[in-house]
Amino acid sequence: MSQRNTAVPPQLKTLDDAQLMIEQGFCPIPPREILDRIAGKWAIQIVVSTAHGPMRFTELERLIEGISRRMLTLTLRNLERDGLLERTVHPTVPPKVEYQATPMALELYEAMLTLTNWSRKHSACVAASRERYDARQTADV
Amino acid sequence: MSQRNTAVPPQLKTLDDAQLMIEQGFCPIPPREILDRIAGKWAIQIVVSTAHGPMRFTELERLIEGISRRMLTLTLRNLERDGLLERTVHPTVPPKVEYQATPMALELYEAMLTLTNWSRKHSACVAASRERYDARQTADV
DNA sequence: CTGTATCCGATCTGATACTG
DNA sequence: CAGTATCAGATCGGATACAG
Repeated sequence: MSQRNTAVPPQLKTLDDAQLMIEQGFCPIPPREILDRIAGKWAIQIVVSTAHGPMRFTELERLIEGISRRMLTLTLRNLERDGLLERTVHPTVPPKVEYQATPMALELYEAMLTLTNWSRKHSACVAASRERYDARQTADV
Repeated sequence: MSQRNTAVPPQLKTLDDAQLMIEQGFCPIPPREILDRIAGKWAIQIVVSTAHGPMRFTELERLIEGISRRMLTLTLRNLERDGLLERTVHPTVPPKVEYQATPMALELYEAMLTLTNWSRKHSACVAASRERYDARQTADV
């Protein structure tokens, strides 16, 4: 038996890389904790909004349409906890708190761009597929 | 005023591309419908499992650890609806139904690899950040 | 200005039982 | 084999009111 290759490819680029990874017993998809962060209704928007400079609480609240104060706070706390956001408190009156995306968060944002590209390329196709599917379902009834 | 450039970059690669996109009034992140698909607890696993050939319902049920029959059905239906899975019914006794990822789904899987790379690169850092944060919180109380 | 606390409805998921 | 139906628990997100 040949010696097992314990080194995993440092960068996965193709489905073959992923398959190789699977055969080596590694998971080819991001762990749940990361997917949850990405999936949260507001997290990525906050990363985007703080990517180009520090943003204050109220600025974010105004910028991100539809977000409630509660969810803004919760999402900011979660992002800070994960090291995706740096929170700076200026001890002034009135208080001033600024949030800024960390380098790690910027890399995440950049990684998400491939997903954005996929969406832009295929969203029409997905929408069409949904319509066909739904039409079939209502027709069956 | 210069004429507005209505053409969007076909492929976003850098944060500058994203910034340009924002200035043109486009959203730099995937739409909610796509994020939801990605975030679902089982969807991506099913895409991965059906990426290399047709899989039967029961095969998937055995392969994907922890999934309930109900969630398998629901997730398969959603993926089929979005055009990410092709469902083939063989009218035999007993019934045989096969699912296979579509080319579009394979591209999605491939796009997810950048996210997987990010996770592999930063997951230790995220975990450490969480521990620090939680330690601070319990210390404050 | 920057949050917290509480409540509530909607959605997601799992367990279990049943079916063509 | 490949589902469907029903119920219940957990989680998510929004509305509102309050506070340092």
